[in-house]
Amino acid sequence: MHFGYALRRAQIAAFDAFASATAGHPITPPRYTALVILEANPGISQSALGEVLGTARSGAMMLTNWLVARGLAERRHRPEDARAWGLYLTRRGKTLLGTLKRRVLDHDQRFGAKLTPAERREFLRLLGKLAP
Amino acid sequence: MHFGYALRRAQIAAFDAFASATAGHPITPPRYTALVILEANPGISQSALGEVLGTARSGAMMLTNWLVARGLAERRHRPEDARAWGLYLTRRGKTLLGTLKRRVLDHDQRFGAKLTPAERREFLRLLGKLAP
DNA sequence: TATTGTTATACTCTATAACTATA
DNA sequence: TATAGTTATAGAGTATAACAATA
Repeated sequence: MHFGYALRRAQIAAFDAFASATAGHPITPPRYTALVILEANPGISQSALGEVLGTARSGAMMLTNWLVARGLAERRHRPEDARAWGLYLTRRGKTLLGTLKRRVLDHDQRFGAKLTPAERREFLRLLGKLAP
Repeated sequence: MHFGYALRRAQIAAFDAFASATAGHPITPPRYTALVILEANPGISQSALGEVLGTARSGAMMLTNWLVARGLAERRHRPEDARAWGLYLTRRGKTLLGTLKRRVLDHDQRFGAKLTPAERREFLRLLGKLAP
C-alpha cells in the first residue's frame, strides 16, 4: 500500500466529515478556509489571501467574489494603497463562521475519536514530520 | 489544529511527490489509479471501474475515453452482455504503467522516508483506523 | 423494470496569460 | 518597472438528469 493512497483515503474520510458538518450550506473546504483566514487577518489583501491559501491571485479573487456576493465578506478601499483592497468579514460572515466552526470542530473531533488520545498525538506528530 | 487540515497538508505533499514522479506525462492521480485498476482487473466494465474509483458512471466514461484516445486502454465487446464493454490495457498502456509504477513507488518511498520504519508502520496503522 | 453506456449540463478548483490602474 | 486586481480562458474532477440499447 502506497503512502499516497492511504493518505488520500483518510483525507476523503475527513472531507466526508466536513461535508456532514457543513450540510445545508454551500460551503466548501477552500471557502471555509478563506473565512477562517479573513477572521484571523482582518484587512488582508486578495493577493495575501491567495498566498496563504497557496493558490493564484485569480483564484483568490473568485473566492472573494463568491463571499462578497453572498454578503459574507466585503472589500474596503485602502487609503494608503489605491491598488489593493482590504478584506473583512461582514457581521453575517462572522455569524456563519461561528456556527460552522462549532460544527466543523465537533465533526473533526468525532473523526479523530477513532484514535485514542495517545494515538491522536502521535498521528499529528507524524503528519507534522511528513508535511512540515 | 484540525485533523482535516493536518491530513490535507500531508496529502498535498504526497500529491507533490506524485507530480514529480509523473512529470512529463499528462497522468493525474485518478488516471493513474484507473490504469492500476485495469491492470489488476482485465475486462472490468466501466460501471465497475466507476464503483472502485468511487465516482459516477459518467466520470468513469470520460476517464476511459481519455485512456482510449491515447491508446492506453481499449474497449472490447462482451459476448455475454451486449450492453457492457470489457476494458483492457493496451500494450502501450502496460508499458507506460510499468514505467510510472516504478517512479511513483520510488517517490512514495522517498516521501515516507521522512519517518523511521517504526513510525511508518505506526502511521499506516493509524491511517487504517481512520479510513477502514 | 433494471442496468450499461452515453450525452448534456453544471459547478468547483486551479492555473496561465494578458490587461488596467496604481506605486 | 513592479504590484494588485481583474478578466478571459482552459483543463480537470465531480455530479445529476435524461436517453437508447439491452437484459
